[in-house]
Amino acid sequence: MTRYSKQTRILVAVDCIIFGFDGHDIKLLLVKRGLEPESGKWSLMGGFVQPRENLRQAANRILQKLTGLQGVYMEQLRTFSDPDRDPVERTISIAYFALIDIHKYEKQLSEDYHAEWVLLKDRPRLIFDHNEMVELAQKQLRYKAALHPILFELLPSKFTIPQLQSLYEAIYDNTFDNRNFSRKVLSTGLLIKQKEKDKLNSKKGAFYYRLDKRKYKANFQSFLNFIPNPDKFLI
Amino acid sequence: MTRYSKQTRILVAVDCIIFGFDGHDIKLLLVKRGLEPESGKWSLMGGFVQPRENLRQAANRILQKLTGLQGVYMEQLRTFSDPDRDPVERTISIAYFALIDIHKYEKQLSEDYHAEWVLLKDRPRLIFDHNEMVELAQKQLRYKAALHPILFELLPSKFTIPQLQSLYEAIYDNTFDNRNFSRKVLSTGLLIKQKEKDKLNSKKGAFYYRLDKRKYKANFQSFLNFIPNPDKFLI
DNA sequence: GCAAAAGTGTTATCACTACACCCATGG
DNA sequence: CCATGGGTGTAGTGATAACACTTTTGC
Repeated sequence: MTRYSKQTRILVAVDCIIFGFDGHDIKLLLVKRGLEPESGKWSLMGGFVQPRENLRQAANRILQKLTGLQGVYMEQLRTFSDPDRDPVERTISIAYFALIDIHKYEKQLSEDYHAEWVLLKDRPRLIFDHNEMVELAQKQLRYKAALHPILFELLPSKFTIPQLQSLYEAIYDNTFDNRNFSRKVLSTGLLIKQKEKDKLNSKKGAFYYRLDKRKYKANFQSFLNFIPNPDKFLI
Repeated sequence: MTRYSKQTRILVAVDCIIFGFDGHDIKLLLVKRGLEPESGKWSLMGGFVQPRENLRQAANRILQKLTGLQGVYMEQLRTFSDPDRDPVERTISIAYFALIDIHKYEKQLSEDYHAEWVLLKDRPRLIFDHNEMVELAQKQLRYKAALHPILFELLPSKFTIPQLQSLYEAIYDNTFDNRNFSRKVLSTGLLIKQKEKDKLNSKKGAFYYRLDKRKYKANFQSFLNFIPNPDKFLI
């Protein structure tokens, strides 16, 4: 029984802005588009929403198809709807942004999609309005990371404080005072010190930490103020 | 030339969560649904996206149809996509929330839609997933208002500090210390004191203020921290 | 023994909170 | 003259920011 019969139905897609961190730089996972138009150009990984799935399911399906990963941090960003955004046919697209530990599958990058990690800073031009999507996602990431402990999603389960700081510095394209940074981070009580050290990045070695998952979930909504003068970075 | 031909097209709607403030309480503008199913039940104002309009245009069109107002503060909230959210036919809906000065059109409420302002606190049960939309909008409003000077959108162009405080108290269902509140608000430099007083709410009268529009726009993205202990309110 | 990164402490400043009284006016 | 809401000031506390030196160890 189909009512609403006078209305126009529209194609609905999901596009994923996938961020990773390699220890120095923020990266973006892109694919080479396999269908016309714009075949061969760089694009976000995306796909059409299927009849019986909701958007989160669609986004997870797309991410898994590309990376093989499940349980990835993902949030809905915004819906893009310019009638001409896709020249073939009107398509609205819901952008999701995802944070993944780049090491979890650096190797298993699906050949099928010609996927590649590129530096966020000097990424190539993308098709359609995907550039705008990436810019918005970056803004949102900075915004959210200033207030919530979201960036742990980009690190492996064991990480050092200097690594964490590098990540924040990459996100905000800035340097922070290491004494203040580690004091602030440790004062949240979210981190559990391990006995081993990471000796790859220095001779002295830096202690590993792990997230206290319980506290992480409990405090996720709290305002934590990880970075000094957040105003400066969120314009 | 239509490619993508194998894909399913889906109905796309916009629903507006419209907030107002009457001096004491936060209100929500609802309509009585005029079509089956659920005809006669309370609902958010919404409508289908038309072929040549984007979502913002659709939301503005819907809001204007209902209230006659243009240039209203509005932001995209989230897209709701459960395949069964509308029992008639699959429809995804993009929720927008809007803030309006309730006095601007209290009277011109369109009879056509049986629109009514209801208290947000004891609103009736709404159709479909509109209850969820309202809850998310309220959360988002609290979140955003804790950091950004967004609530001025709910007030007339001239307002008093006690009025502003009542608004914040209504939003957070709490009371705040009036000395700290006015100091904090005035310290932003966003308000321009007027010479007249509002004598309706007290014998002494309270000075009117206006927003400094220039600074308002410039500072909109700043973290202003209008309320004490924001953590408390945002869980 | 030296280069390179890790780790740690103190002080000054600022922002926030809690708190109580006087003011102006209409009735 | 009194009841009502408007308006203001201070002191204590806690958070933040600025700043430099010592430690460890691989080479």
